Amino acid sequence: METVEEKNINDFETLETISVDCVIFGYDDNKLKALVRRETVPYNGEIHLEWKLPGNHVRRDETIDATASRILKEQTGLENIYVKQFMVFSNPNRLRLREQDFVWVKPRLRDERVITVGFYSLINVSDVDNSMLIEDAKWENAYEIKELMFDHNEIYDEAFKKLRYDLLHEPLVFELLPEKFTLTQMQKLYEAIFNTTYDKRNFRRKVNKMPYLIPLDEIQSGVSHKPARLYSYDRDIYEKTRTERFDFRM
Amino acid sequence: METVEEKNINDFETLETISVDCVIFGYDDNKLKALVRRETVPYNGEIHLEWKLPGNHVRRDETIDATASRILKEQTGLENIYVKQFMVFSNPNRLRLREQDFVWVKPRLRDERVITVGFYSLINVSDVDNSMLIEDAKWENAYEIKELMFDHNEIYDEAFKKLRYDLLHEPLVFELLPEKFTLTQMQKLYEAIFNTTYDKRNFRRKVNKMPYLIPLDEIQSGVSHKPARLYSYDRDIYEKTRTERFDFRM
DNA sequence: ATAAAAATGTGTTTTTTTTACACTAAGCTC
DNA sequence: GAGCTTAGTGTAAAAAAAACACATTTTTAT
Repeated sequence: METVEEKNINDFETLETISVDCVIFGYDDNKLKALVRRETVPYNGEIHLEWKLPGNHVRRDETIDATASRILKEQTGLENIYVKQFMVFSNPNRLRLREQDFVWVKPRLRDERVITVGFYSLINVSDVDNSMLIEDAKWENAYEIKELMFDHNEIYDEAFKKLRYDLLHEPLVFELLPEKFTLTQMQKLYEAIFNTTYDKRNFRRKVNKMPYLIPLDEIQSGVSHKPARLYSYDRDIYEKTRTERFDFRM
Repeated sequence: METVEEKNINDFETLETISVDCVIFGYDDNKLKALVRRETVPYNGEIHLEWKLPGNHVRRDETIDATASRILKEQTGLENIYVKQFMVFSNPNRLRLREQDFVWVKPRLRDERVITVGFYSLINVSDVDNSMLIEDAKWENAYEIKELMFDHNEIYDEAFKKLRYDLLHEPLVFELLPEKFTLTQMQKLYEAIFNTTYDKRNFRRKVNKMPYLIPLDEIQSGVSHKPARLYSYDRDIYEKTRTERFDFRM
C-alpha cells in the first residue's frame, strides 16, 4: 500500500510525533462492522500477522481532521466522509505495551513518543468499491474485534462507546445508511448499534417526529415481499431545526 | 510565574509541538466563572496586555492528562482536580490568527506547528487559596469571556459547550460544589451553567432520584435564616449504580 | 388463479415522566 | 415577638414512553 516513494515523501512532510488512528464503522448485512488491517511483523525470527487500526501521521500543512479524511480515502476510496475526533491517546509507553509490536515501529521513532488522536468515521458500506479496499483490510463484526497492536483495542473501545453516546444526540445513523433507506433498515441499524430490539410501532412513532427524515414518493424494489417506502435524510433541515437541547430537563 | 530557569528545564523536557490548554471552570458567588491569565506582549513598540487560557507543553514522560493536572496545580495550587480532554485544535495557522499574538510565540517555534489539546477542569473555588492564584490570573464570568489570544476563544467556546453536554450525563456538578452543600446551592449551580431557572419542587424531585446524592445529618450554619440540610456526593455509589444509559430511548 | 410466505404499516391503553403552580415552617435579626 | 429570609413540601394536568396484535400488500410457488 505505502510504496517506498510515498514513505519518503511522508517522512519529509509529517509531524512524526503526532498520528491519527481511525475506527471506521460500516453497516452491512444488518450488522455493524469495523475495518481493521493486517500488518506483517518480523519477530523472533518469524513473520507474525498482526492487526491494527488504520492510521497515519499528520502532515505539516493539514489539520488532524484532514489527516483522518486522508486515511479514509486511502482505506476506502471515499471522500467527504463523516469523521469525528473523540480522544487523544498519550500514554508514553503506548507503542511498547507488547514487545512484538515495538519491533514494528520505525527505528527512528523508537526513542520518540507518538501521541495519537483517535477518530471514528461512519460510512455506508454499499458505497465502498471493494476493489478499492486495500488487500490487507478486513471488515470485522463491531462486537467481535480481535486483539490489535499497541493500544488499539483501547482506542477501538473508546470509539465504540463514543459512537453510541453521540448517536443519541446527533443524526449519525444516516451516515451509515444508503441515501435512500427504509424505516426497517434504519431500525435494524439502531438495533445493531445498541445490541437490542425495539418495538416497530414505537420506533416509527419516534423517528417520525424527526423533521429531517423525509418520506420519498418511492418504494423499495427487488424484494420478494411487499416493498417498503423509502426515506432520505435532509441535512439542511436538521441544521435549521436543531435546537441545542443542552438543557437539564425537568 | 515562569522563571528563566523553569523555562530552560521545560525546553529540555517538553514535546514542543504539543501543548495543553485548560479552561478552568469554578463556581463562586452563584456564578460560573472561568480562569484567564494575562500576558504582556511587546508589539509595535508598545506593551500590549493580552489574555489567554492557561496552558503548557507536554513533557516527555507524562500523559496529556498529567500535563493538564500540572497546569491546574500551577494555576490554582490544587491537586486531584477533575480534568477532561474535549478536543484537539490543529489549525496549522492557529498561532498566527492575529499578528500581535504571533510575536509572543518563542522564535524557535515560529516555523513549527503547535497542536494543542483542549481540556476543561472543574474546581470548587472555595478550595482555592487566593494567595496561590498567580498574580496574572483572573476569574471571569463564564458568559462574558473577553477576546483571547490565538484560537483561545474557540477553545473556550468548545469547552463550555462540552461542559454543558457532559453535565447532562455525568455527575459533574459535584466537582464544582464544596464537599457539603445544600440543594439550593446545587440548583443555583445548574441555573448558572444552563443560564435558566428551575422550579424548586421539580428540581428537588428530580435530584432526589440520584442514589449517590447523600443527605447528611447536618445543617447549614452561619446563615441568617432557616438553615438548610447539607448533602454530599458519593462517588462510589455513582460508579456502582451507573448504568450506561447509552440506549436509544423508546 | 389461488394459496402461502414475507415483510409492511397502523392505534389504543397503561404507565411513567414532566410540567405548572403556592403555601407553611424554621431559624435569625432587631 | 414581629418581621425577614430561605427551607421544604404535594397535587393535578399534560406529555411522553411502553406494551401490545392484526390486517395489508406484494411476491412466489403450485
